[in-house]
Amino acid sequence: MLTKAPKGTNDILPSRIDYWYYVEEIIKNTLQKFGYREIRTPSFEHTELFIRGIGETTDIVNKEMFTFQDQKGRSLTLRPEGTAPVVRAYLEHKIGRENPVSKLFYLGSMFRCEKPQAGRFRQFNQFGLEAIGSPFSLVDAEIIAAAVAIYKKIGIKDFSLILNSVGCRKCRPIYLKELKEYFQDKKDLLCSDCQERYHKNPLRILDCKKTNCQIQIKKSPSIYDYLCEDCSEHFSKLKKYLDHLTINYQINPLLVRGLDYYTKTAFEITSGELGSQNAIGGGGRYDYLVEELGGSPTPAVGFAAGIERIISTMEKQQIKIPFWEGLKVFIAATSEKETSIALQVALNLRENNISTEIDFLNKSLKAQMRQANKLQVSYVIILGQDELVQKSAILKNMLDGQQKIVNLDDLANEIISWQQKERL
RNA sequence: GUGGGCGUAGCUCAGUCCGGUUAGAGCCCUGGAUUGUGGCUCCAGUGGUCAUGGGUUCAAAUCCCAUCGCUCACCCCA
Repeated sequence: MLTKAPKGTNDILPSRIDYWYYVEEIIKNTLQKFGYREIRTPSFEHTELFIRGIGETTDIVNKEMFTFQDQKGRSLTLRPEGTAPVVRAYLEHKIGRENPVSKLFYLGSMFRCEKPQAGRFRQFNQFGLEAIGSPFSLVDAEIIAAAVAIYKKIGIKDFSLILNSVGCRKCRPIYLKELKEYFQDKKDLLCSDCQERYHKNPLRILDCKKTNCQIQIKKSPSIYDYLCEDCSEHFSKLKKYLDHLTINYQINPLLVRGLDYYTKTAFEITSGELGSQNAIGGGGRYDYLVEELGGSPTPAVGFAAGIERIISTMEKQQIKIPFWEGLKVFIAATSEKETSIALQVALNLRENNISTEIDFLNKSLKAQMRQANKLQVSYVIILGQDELVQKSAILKNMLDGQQKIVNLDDLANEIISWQQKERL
């Protein structure tokens, strides 16, 4: 128990941390070029925020939240997603007053109490972006373009964009009514989950993968026949923008996302490498969320992606990344007497931007050399009594085995000049 | 919440079906092969409550039951 992390959590070990540095760096650089500024919100919020924001009927709110009480009995919840907290901060700090369109991005851990499996964890990391303030599909297009730019920059090869429009306040109720009417006499043919969805959230029936349900879904009315003029125009403009940007997409009228706040645009980005949990990102427009959380009516659109799934895709596609180059110098002491000098020399080299390691276990010179070799350092400094009388030490090049005696004060300069020679 | 697979050394695994010496291998780790010098090689060594608890048996890593853990899939999502 003491030596085991909780279910669904992961330690990111040093051997894999370079993937994280690489991905996080690209996300930050790319999004800043798109004009997004990072926002960091707390890891937990008032529970009510998520219930109101994500929707009471969603799985996330119903069964997947880590909820707890503080000492005064207030209900708090570890954030299961990033959009509601960002909108909350947007309203709390009146960020909208600074600029008519606020472009924000975040990067951090999310928490959902689900049963873990491949690509699904209880604590996982997401980055996301939110553009709050514009109703026009130009923003939707830019957000999708930003997501695509990040995946491309990372080097992910095959991913697909699936696009849909789920309507708005005006047209969705009409469609839902039609949908309910259509399924009315077919309820008994649907699975038990879908029978429940019929009452709570009929749109979600469309997302069911069970074959019996699929048969009924195939003949169901299409949302595209019911979109109002505004939604319809918004959708066709978005498609035009994407065509213009030569961003490929597949239209799928059955794409329904599990968060209630989406309106008009809904989209998902999937990677074929991942098997069952194949979404590496998803998002859409949420024109009523700001209002729902107590702000004035403000249209918005956003996107979020899972970093674990991105890294998993990278590994499957064997994408090359810059790994830590390792240490440059190892300082070996011939006896315990020289160890304080070793530390002193090491500090001096590090000040000169030369990464350096020393021995901490009083090992034999042979063992220290072995360790130096294992660390794959380029140079070893051997502190021997004979040389120290002259305030010098042996500097050895581990690649060709050559070595020479160098004054202690000149070690840094000597190493730098050796390195420069080797680059030529 | 439902279903499948799996738990033997730090890692990858053999041994389990058909119970029988002291539970093995490779990698890793530690030390040695004459003076104060790495890699290659050779030699030696450390490391295991065989997931846990119970049962059957003269005898259990091996058979039976339970529990826990991991993992994959459904659901949903990143």
